[in-house]
Amino acid sequence: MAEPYDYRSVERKWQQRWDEQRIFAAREDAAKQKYYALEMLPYPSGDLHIGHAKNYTLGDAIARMMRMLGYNVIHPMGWDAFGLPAENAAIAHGADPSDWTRANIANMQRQVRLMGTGYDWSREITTCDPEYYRWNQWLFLRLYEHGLAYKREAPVNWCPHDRTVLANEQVIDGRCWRCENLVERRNLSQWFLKITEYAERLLDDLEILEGWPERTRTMQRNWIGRSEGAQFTFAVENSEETISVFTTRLDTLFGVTYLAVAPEHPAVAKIVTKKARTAVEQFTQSLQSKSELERTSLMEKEGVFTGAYAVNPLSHERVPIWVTNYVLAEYGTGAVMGVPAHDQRDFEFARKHALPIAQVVAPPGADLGAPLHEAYLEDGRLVASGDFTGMSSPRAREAIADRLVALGAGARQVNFRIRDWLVSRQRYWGTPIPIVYCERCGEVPVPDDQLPVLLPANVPVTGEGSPLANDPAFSNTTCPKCDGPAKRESDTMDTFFESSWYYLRYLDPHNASAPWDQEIARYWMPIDQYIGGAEHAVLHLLYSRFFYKFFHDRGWVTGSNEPFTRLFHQGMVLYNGEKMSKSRGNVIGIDEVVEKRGVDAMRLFLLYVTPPEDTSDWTDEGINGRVRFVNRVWRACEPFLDHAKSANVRALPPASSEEEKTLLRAVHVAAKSAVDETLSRRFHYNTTVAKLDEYVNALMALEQAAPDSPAVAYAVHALPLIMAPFAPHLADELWERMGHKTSVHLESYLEPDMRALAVDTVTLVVQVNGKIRARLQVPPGTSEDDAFALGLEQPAVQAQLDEKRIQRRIFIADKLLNIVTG
RNA sequence: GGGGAAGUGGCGGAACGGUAGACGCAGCCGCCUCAAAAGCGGCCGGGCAAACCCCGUGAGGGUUCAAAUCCCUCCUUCCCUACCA
Repeated sequence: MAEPYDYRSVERKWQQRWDEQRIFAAREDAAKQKYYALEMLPYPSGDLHIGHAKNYTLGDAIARMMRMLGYNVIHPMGWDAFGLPAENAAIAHGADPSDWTRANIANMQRQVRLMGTGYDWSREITTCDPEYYRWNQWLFLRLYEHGLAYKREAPVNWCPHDRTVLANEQVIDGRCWRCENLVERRNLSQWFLKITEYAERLLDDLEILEGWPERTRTMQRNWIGRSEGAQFTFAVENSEETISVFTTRLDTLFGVTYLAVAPEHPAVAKIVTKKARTAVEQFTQSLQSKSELERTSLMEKEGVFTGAYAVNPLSHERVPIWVTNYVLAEYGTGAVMGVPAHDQRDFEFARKHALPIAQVVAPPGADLGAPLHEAYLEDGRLVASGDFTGMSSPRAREAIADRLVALGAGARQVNFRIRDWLVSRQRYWGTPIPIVYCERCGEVPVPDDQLPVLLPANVPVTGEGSPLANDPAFSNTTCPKCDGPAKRESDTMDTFFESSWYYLRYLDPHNASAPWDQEIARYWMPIDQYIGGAEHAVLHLLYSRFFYKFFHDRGWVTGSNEPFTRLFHQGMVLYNGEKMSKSRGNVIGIDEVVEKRGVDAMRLFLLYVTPPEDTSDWTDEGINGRVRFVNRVWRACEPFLDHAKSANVRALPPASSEEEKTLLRAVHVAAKSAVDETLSRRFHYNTTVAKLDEYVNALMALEQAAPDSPAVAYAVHALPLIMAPFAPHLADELWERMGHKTSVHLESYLEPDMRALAVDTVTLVVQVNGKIRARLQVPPGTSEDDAFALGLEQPAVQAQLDEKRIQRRIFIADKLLNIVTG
C-alpha cells in the first residue's frame, strides 16, 4: 500500500525550508532582466480572508513563474498599519492602538506564511514604524518646499459633540456615527496636497498605461474630470462686486435668466439686500448642518433670492442672483449661470421658483415656440442671441469666447473636477505632520535632522477632540528657528500618504539616510505587475501616480514616470453568492481551509474556479475537487519516484506508442499553457490547471497500460516542475524525493517542445455551405486538393452536393474545408 | 442620470472568426468491498427508439463561405459614479 499524502507536514516542512534557505531573497543583478511583482499593501485588520488569498495566490503564481522563466524577481510584502480601525478598537476596548495593530500584524503574517507565498521577508515594512514614517515626514517636507503641501480653510464634516472632524464615511445620514448628533460643515484649517497641479499630466499619461484595465483608466479620467470652457464675469448692479462663472456652454449665454451661487460664495454677504438678508441667512444656516451628500443627492433644488441683480456682459440683461443648494462652493467659481432651457438642473430650479425659461438653441430643423418639458441639452442653431443668432453651437462657443476676451470680460479656461487632496486628520493613529507653529516665526517646518517627529505613546484616545492637541508633552515644543515657545501641528496624515510610495521603500527598506537609494530604484522600478482589487481604482492608484511624478520631477526615480506599468484587478470571492462578512456569519477562514484541505488545494482551487479577474464562488465541493487532484498527483507519482529518477526532464524521451505520445503531448500542453498565460499577462491559470488535470489523467492511464515506459518516468519527473508555481509544496516534496538537492522553485521552467506538441493526425471538418457533413482524420499539412478529394468521397458530402454546382471552396489547413454551392 | 463589464448544460467554466460545452463539480450506472468510504471505469445540452439526422451560446436584426466570438437595437444582471456647471 502506497504512503498516503500528508499535506500538513509537507507544507509545514517546505515553508520552513524556504524561509531558512531564503530562496525568495532578491538581489540586484545587472546581468538579469528584473521583474517587480507586487500585491497591494494590506491593512492589518486582524484576519486574512479568502479575498486576500486569491490576490496573493495569483501574485505568487506569477512571481514563481517569472522566476522559473529566468527573471530576477522581487516580490515583497508589508503592512499598511496606520488607520482608524486601530483607534476605534482603542475607543471600544481600551486597547492601545499600537498593541492592537502589532497583534493583528503578527496574526496576519502568520497566515500569509501559512499560504506558502514566496515573499522576500527581509524587505517587510510596517508603516507605523518610526523608521518608515520618518520618511513620510521627510517626503511631506519636500512637498512643502515645492509648494505642493499647504494649509488652508476648507469645509469639513464636524461633530460638535465629539469636537472632531469626521471622515465622509463616518457620517451616516448626516449624523455622527458615534454620538448620533447632527454633523456640521465647518470651515477648518486643513493640510492639502496640490494634486491639481498634476491634473493635466495625470490625465494625459493615462494614455500610455496600456497595461491597465480600460475601466480603471476611465474611472481616473472621470475623476480628474477635465472640461474645456470659459470663465467670465457678471457685474453686480449697485455694487463693486463681480461674480465669475465657469461654463462649457458659452453658446447658451443669451439664455441666462438668473445667476446661482453657493451659500458659501464670498460675495453673498456683500450683495444681499436688507430685505432678503434674513431669508438668505436662514437658508444658509439650514444647509450648514447638511453634509455634502445630503445637500447634493438627496435634496430638491432649493434657493433664495438675494435681492441683487447681475448684468449679462453680452446681452446686458439684468438677471436675479439666487443662493442655491445645488451649486458647489468647491467646484469652479462657486457660481453658475442659470440657463433653464438648456440645462436640466437649471430647468428644474426655474420651474420650481417661477423663473423665466429662454430658449436660445434650436434643435436642427425644429421651430421654437412650444414650451419645453425638459431642457434641450444638445447642440443646435442659435436663436435670439444677438449677433450670434444663426450660428451653430460649436461656432457660437468660439465666437462668444472671442467676444468676451475682446471685451476683457472673460477667458477660455480648462477646469478640473479633481480637488486638492485633503491629507490632515484630527486623529491619533497616523504620521504626525512635521510642522511647528511659532508665535514669532509662524509656520515652521521641522528640520530633517530632527525627524522623525515621534507619535507619542500612551496618549488617551477617547474619540473626542484631537489626541495630539490634548497632549501637552507632544504639543509644546520650541521653534527650530528661534528657539522660542511653539506648538506642534497636531494633525496626522491620511494613511493614503504611506501607501503612495511604499513600493519604493521595499527596494531599500533599511536605508537610514534616504527613503530609498536612487541606483537601486533605477534597477527595480517601475513595477512590472501590480495586483489588487478595483476598489482602489481612483484613490490609491491616483495618489501613487501623483507622488511618483513628483519623485520623477526631482530626479529621485528615472525612466518611466508611472509607477505601475501593468495593473491587474482580481475579482472578489463570494460564499453562497454573497460577500463574506462577519455579521452574516459566512466567512471562510484561511486557517480552517489550510488545516482541513491544505494550502496547495486552496491555491489550486482559487486559480481554477474562474479566470482571476472574475468574481468567484467558494464552494466546499469545488475545494474537494482540488483536494482529490492533489491526492491523485501523489498517487500518480509516489510509486514511480524511483523509476522517474532515470528520466532526464530536459530531454524529451522517444514515444513508441499512441498512448506515450498522448502523455508527452499532455505534459507539454500544460507547460505551454502556463508559459503562455504568464507571458501574455492574461493569467488565466484556470485553463492551465485544467491542462494539469488532463496531464495527470493521461499519466495514470499510461501507468496502467505500460508502467515501465520511459514516458511515464519522464512525465512523473516533469510534473513537479510544471506544477511548482501553482502547488509549490507538493512540487518541492516530489522533486526532493526524486533526488534533487535544491528547491524546484530555483529550477528553470520546462520549455514547451514543439516535437511533443506535434500530432500525427488532425480532425479536418468538411462542411457544405457551412454545415458540418463529415470529419476526416488526416495527417497535418494535408493539402487543399487532397482534402477536397477525400471530402468528395464522403457519402454525407455527396448527398448534399448532388446536382449542385460547386462555386467555391474555403480551406483552413488542418481545420476545415467548406464547400460552397451555387 | 452618466460610465463600464458580462449573459454558453443542473453548477463553475472552455472555445481570442473555423469541430460549442475542454477540465472540474453535482448526478446516474458499473467495478472493487461482507458493507460503506475512498479509489477506478463509463454516461451526462435538448429532440428522437436510435443516428453519422434536426435544434441549441439572453432576444431580434446585420456583416461573412463560416458568428458564442465582429456590428446595430432591445432585455437582464453586476460593478463603479453621481447636481462638476
